[in-house]
Amino acid sequence: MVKLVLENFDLAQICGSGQCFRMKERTESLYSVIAGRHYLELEQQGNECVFYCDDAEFHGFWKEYFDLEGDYASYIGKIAPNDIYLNNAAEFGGGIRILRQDLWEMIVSFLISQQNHIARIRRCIENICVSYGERLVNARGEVFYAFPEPQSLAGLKEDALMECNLGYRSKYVVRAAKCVAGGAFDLEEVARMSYGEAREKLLTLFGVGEKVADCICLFALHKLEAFPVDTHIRQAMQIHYKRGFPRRRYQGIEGVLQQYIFYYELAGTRSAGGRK
DNA sequence: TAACAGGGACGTA
DNA sequence: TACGTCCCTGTT
Repeated sequence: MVKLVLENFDLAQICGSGQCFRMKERTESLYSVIAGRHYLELEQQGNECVFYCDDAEFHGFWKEYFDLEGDYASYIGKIAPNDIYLNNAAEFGGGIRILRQDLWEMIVSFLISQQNHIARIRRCIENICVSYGERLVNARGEVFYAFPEPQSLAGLKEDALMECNLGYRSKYVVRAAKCVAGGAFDLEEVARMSYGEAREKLLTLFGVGEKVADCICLFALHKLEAFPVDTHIRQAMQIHYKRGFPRRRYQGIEGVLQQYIFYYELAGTRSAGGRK
């Protein structure tokens, strides 16, 4: 195991921020994540975090996955002191990290996310993993499933994923799988692109609109300048930034701030008693 | 029981 | 730019 003191790192916030659909809360402080062929359990103890894996796997995979080299204190430090709302949001969700997740997995996950809520997105993804993902075993001998490869979904009929409860999104996912498996959409090429180029390319996929493209850019390609606008963010913008969100001021880190706002709107307003 | 909305996008006008 | 439609499910 690897035990570290980490500032601006909070598993509950990362899990609750809704960017990773395969991270689960096991108990109060214990979480599990599946990424690629990796399975990890980790535990938060105050500002210490325990990663239950060996040193090699931590340095070879999880350290980057959780963006532990990112300087989130400096992002927060850029917030205008007189912007009370944004400071509150960053105070509330300052332990969020923008994870570096798999591109294909994010494409599918956010195709599924449209007109959908988080609990059901999780179930849909679990369903397709169990049905079409590789069956693997963790260190304790427990079975888990990897995210399905594009090739595993490309051969399906367009409505095949209705059985996994994807609804009308089934055809989006199967068509995207065909594009990737057939070479028309080159994941590695997109991974090397700038934000603008990658966004443009993602929009060519059937079922990917601007919001979904931005989510993929942010959570898979780590384009921190991506600023996904969904109904929650739009609402927050109308209330707190009537003259527009100062994107120029925050050029290059808009996505981090978006996550603070999103999490604050989703989880913070309730525990704060509706105070914003 | 029925109606509705929930982290949208597409096709048509 | 605007609006109906797509499918499922938890909530009211």
